[in-house]
Amino acid sequence: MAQKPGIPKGTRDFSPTEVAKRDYIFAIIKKHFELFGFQPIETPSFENSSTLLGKYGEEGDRLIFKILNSGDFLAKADENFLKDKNSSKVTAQISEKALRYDLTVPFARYVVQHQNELVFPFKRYQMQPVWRADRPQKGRFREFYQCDADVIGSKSLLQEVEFIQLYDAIFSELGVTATIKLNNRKILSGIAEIIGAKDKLINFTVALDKLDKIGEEGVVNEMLTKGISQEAIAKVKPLFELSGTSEEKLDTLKGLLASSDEGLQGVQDLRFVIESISKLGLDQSKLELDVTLARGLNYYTGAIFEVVANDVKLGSIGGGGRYDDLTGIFGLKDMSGIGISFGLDRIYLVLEELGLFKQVVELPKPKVLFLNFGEAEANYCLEALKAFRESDIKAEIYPDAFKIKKQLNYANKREIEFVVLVGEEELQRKRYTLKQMNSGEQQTLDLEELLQAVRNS
RNA sequence: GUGGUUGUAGCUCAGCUGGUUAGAGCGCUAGAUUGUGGUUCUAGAGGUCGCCGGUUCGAAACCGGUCUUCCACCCCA
Repeated sequence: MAQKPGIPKGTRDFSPTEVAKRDYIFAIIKKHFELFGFQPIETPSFENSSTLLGKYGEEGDRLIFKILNSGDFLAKADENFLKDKNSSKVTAQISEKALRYDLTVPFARYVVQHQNELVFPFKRYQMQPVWRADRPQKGRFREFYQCDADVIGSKSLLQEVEFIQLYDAIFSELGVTATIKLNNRKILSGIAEIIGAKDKLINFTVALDKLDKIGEEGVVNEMLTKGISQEAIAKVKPLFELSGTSEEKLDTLKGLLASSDEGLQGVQDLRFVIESISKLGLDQSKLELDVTLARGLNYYTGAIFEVVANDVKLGSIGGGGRYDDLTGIFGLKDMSGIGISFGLDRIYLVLEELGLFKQVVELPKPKVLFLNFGEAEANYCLEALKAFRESDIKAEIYPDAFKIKKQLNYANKREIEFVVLVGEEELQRKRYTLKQMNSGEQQTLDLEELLQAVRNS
């Protein structure tokens, strides 16, 4: 008995229809990336572990797929680590490579390595799979595609504005109404400064984020249990009442963060971006200032983005932000970068759920099928087959001389519009019988007429 | 990482409180119909009931473990 095959947890196969739908999304994203001046690069699926580790926070490191060294890797491992079952130390010794976790860190590595060839500011896009050893669930896979656009080598806030427009352009063309959430790490640092606890910042934002779920009292309780002091909470109380337009929120924040230079800088940055966007206007998307937006990735220093689809309950379908010193880790200073990412697989789920694929995606399929009546007849068809292809008409011949019923069935299932029948009689008269599958009409023609008939249909 | 859920034919799923030989629809193959399809009718092939162990006279069903599916939390795209 043959063993049952399977694929690893969190991975998927894609059928022809699914590939066509994915290609449709890729094409739109790519088009807009290029309209905004980005150029494509690709990087390897796996990197040296040292490039990846430590860039995504503790949680991120845990989710990186490690690749075992080749050869007799255990021979080189330290016996004491093995004896103690010290996984992290042993892992470092037996694994020197890892699958990429996102496209931003490999991009930073790329920039540093190729700095002499690049023209700055460098604008690149990249659409490749990434891998995370996460537990799969709805919209979460272990292998999925990210489509990233980044600019490196400019601190200008114009980039923030442009990326919001880029988000809007792509989601609007896809037909998805999206909310682009915006925040700034400087605001978060300012808040941390005010509450006097930089290490409590994550707890703080997580608690604050639950405001509309558990109410003010619930949030305060959670903060207290996480060790944030009563006085600190009192100081940032205005955050609980943060509402109204973005301008009003910014004014509240400005008052709140008056004693933090960094916080005020964040307010000023946000104000520029928000005012620019409101002057320009957005197509289908909505821009929303969200001070609870934190994002786990360690390397962000300025603006942070997250995009959610308004009509589908799913995690974020895009994210990004500014990172002032990502290349610094690899030895290239003063290279501020900013970028955004599109989660292809989640966007796919959104389009599917909203029924936005139907009219749009067409599967590549042949227009003409030559039936196979036997060796001589099939050989005779090859000339016509070639002629069709040379006229850019998709055509194929049934490979085996099976029953006509079976061959016609095949044509039906593949929804092929025309079949060509060449039997003994056509062969002798040098003719082709063309049959229109929907109507059942057929006519016997010579090669020129045959091409003409299909071309004109 | 925590909690739950799922697994029976190629596919979608039935299968009662444990009881003879495990079912249906779709698909597949063949025939009705030897050069004309989609419909219909008839027949046929196809299953170590995810895997390992346990309870029992007897397990697809109950118990334990394990893998897998999907979901929530955490985190994220």
